[in-house]
Amino acid sequence: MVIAVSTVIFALRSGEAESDHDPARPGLWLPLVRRIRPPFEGQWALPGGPLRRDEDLEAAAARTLQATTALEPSYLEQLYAFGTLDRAPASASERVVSIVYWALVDSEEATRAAETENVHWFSADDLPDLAFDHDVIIEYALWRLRNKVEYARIAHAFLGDTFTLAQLREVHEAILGRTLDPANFRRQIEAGNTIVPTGKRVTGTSYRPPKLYRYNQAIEPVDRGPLGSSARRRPSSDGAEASAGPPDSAG
Amino acid sequence: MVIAVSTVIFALRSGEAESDHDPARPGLWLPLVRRIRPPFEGQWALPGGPLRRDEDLEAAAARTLQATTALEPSYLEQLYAFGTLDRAPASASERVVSIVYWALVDSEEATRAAETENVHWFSADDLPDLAFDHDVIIEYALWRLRNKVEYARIAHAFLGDTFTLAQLREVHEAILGRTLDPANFRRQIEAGNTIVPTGKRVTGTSYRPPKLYRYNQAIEPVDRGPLGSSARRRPSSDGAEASAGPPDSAG
DNA sequence: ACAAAAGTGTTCGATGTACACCCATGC
DNA sequence: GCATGGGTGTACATCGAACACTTTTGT
Repeated sequence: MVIAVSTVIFALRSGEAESDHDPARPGLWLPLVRRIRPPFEGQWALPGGPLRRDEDLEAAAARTLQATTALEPSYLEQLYAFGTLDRAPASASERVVSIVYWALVDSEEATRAAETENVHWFSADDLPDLAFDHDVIIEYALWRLRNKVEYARIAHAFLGDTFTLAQLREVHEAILGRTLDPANFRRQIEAGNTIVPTGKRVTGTSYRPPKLYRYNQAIEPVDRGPLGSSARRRPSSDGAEASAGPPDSAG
Repeated sequence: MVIAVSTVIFALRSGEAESDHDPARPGLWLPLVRRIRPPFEGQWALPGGPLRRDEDLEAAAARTLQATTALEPSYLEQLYAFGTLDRAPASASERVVSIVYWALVDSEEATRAAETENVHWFSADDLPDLAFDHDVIIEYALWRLRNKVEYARIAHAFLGDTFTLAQLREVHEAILGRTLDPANFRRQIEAGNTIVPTGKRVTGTSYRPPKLYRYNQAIEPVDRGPLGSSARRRPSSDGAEASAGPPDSAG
């Protein structure tokens, strides 16, 4: 019996017209690796690998992310543990239990993400055939992401240090797949004091220059569930299963 | 490296005055087992055990539940996978990754739950010292339960086939730890058509007899995330007895 | 008739949504 | 000035909390 750790990695990419609509609007992309051995040889799959004996689960997820994208995740959370008996074809020599994480990577840096023969980025709207049930896993990760963006402060994980409200709104729109009212979005964000204005503005626009904001680090960066690190927060509402890494215990 | 599966089992118990307030109000209780070997020998811990080679994760959780309470869970969902290196004392011979489930058992039947020298039920408000970080795990499970009862139809997992609105409200109150307005609760429940009136009423009351309701099986039993839906649904009793687990896949 | 809980109606504030409108800048 | 997106104001529907009130039974 083997424990593997895989990660669904999301980044936001603009342009790259390929999807159905408005090519200017950014969308969700994720890197997949080509399997180089059976089962499912040649098919695309989530990056991952066996858990090392001296390695935390989360560290293993970060390692696979590093190995494929060469980037640091700005957000990392456990998704689910998959362990039914039928996950691999009968030909498989040993049973595998996969603990899957999902991660967000910074949009700016994602542009220099590694892309090789066996590592390729795909639009979340246009995925190839995947090995195992990885399509289901990605579907689940997408659901979790969309759910969580509505109540947790994770959208900024796609952006740099400073950003305009329009950029933040674009992130939300890309994740949710629909447009949002700029006026109402502004008020909702301002209502929580999750962001704080830097004094600066964008320059070089052909219109009124927008203010630049920064995330308010004083506030808990994101609701990762009651166990997130040592301090526990009272979450407003958890859309579903949630939380990142609670400490641990054996049993 | 070993994979273990543990389960946080919740039941609702009335009376048993022991807590702080109103002894008539039911509260959350859960069974713990006494460890009979190091580490933490003699301390209370979550029921669980090693995952068998030919056993699904969910089946393993159900098995531990069966072993301790001798009851079938009316709800079973994966909670989290715990796997940090420091979960067991250094003395431990091997590293353990625990995949923890949480379950709800029917309140009526829970009264005949097994209680032995090494299996004891505790009030969730009054837990003993626990082995490992099981206190944190239980805290997390409680948080998840309280969170989920507000948007998913899980409360009925504590009740029998038919029930009054007052009973359903009591379940919610016990989980949330506060009283709810009967009038508003009625409307909220009736708004979703999650329950359907049986023609019957309770008899033998000394006041106006309340209607008996039954859960509407036609509706998705519970929000288990996007994967619960796509996959199979248990045709059994009222449908709430499944788990949250997405099917699975390897990698 | 009375007590007790079932069940109904109404008001109020918070929140989300739609949309009209003004503001500031580059051209 | 004009176009464009930044930013503000406002009206309306929805939803949950609070609470007064009526109904129905057993005793």
